[in-house]
Amino acid sequence: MTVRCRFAPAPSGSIHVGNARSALFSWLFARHHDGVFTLRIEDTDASRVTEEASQGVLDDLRWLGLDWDEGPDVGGPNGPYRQSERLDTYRQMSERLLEAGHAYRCFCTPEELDERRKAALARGEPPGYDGRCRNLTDEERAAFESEGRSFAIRFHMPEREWVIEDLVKGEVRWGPRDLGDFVIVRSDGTPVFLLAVAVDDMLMEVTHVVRGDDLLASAPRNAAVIEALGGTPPAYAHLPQVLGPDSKPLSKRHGATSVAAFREQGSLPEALVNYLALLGWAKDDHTTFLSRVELIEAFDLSHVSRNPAVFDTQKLEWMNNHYIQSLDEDDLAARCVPFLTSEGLSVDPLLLRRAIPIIRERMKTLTEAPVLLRFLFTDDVVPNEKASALIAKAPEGYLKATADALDALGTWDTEHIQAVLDGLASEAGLSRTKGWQPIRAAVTASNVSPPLPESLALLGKERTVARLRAAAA
RNA sequence: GCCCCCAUCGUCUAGCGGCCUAGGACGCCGCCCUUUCAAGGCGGAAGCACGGGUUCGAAUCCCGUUGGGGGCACCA
Repeated sequence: MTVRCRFAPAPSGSIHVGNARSALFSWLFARHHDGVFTLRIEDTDASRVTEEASQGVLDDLRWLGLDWDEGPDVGGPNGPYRQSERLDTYRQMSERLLEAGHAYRCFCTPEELDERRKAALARGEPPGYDGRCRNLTDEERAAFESEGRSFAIRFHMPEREWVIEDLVKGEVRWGPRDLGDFVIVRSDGTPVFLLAVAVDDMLMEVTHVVRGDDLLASAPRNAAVIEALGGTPPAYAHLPQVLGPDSKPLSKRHGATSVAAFREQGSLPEALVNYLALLGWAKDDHTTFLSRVELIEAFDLSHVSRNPAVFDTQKLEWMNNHYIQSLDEDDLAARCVPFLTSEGLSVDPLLLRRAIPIIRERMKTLTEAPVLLRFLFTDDVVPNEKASALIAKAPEGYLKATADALDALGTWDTEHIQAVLDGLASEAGLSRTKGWQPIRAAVTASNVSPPLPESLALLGKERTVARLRAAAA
């Protein structure tokens, strides 16, 4: 049997990292089993759907490298893959359920429901639907209709025990009275998630649903609808939540948690994928770094953790630095370019390529490239506060002497520059640290920079000397 | 209120009855290296929520308590 998985996000712009992890695990499971991975957009809630929002989801997945075999853009045998384009199917299915007696028209108004819900709660009973319209007589139905009442369609949840053999949580059971009847078609005729998901998973022949455990309680409802429609429910795997630093479920409150935000902040997709894979899963007791291919090879739902995981930005950054260091140098240079240009720097590709070796182990994110290389790609360098202090503290004539000595240097390379710098420092009776800092400050406009002789070698004699003279003045 | 899920260092985790005086990683602390900042090397502190069982033996199995979280929508 071919494994078929899906990722079914609401089109809410860029997905957050918790959803991204669900997508990743679902994708890994499908790829591990040489299965099919489908992308489906759940946009039945028409109120906040925009084209950009669903485009954001696709962009995120592409950037992460999670490819899909069937989906809204690539099509496939079970399409369309946008729920908003499948309304006819849902209508047919709801009519089938109605005719077979698995669903019924419910004429209760929102006000009535609310009232009865509160009353039930006050009596210490479950607040779910009380079944009022389940067995209306033809007369009662006619009466409601002549009143001009609209109706929703409600699924009749069979009153029996429900058992889900969850691939992560194990066996989960619900009693006959734990799950009430739920609405599957709104009174305006639009389908609700609980119908659409069941219908789509069935029609798209999904075999394994991998999703967040906030949906655990909807698994028996999904299964019930599919069974009522004559289908076979998929297997379920419910992943524990991803939490913010305060141990609360990840939300907008936690600031930048979307995949787009991490991309903009200079994360590498390789690092984010590797980090996310380790959030709730481990290959063994020691493996930390896994490539996409190694993840596919090793991934296994039975090793997924059952407890929620706090998203640790520091560990992601550490891992990002690791991936930055292991990237091919041309590749890394190319990835730095947009971050450089967006800071208004005019990038010389050759110079950038040569600068990579001295900045790569200093970057936790790509956004640090412009910080480290600003001095190289603009001559608009105004020393910051600390740099100014270092320049001011330099011995009388020290910077000018350095400028003169470097200006006279025949061979402009790291080794010769370093020799000049050391000579001047010791003449002035300064340690290397003390002697080099004012030069660093004058040339890079900062108290922190990549290694100095290497930086000057890249900058070139003319620009270096000009900056030293400017600072000396 | 009812139902469900969860519980190993601060964080992510290994562990699936004896291999555990509980292993790894991030972070933290110290030392080394050093040209600032990093990176790197070495070392250290830090954990089985609690209480009962079961067993020759429990982090591992069972029950309870406590603490987190989710659900009970004409949201998804």
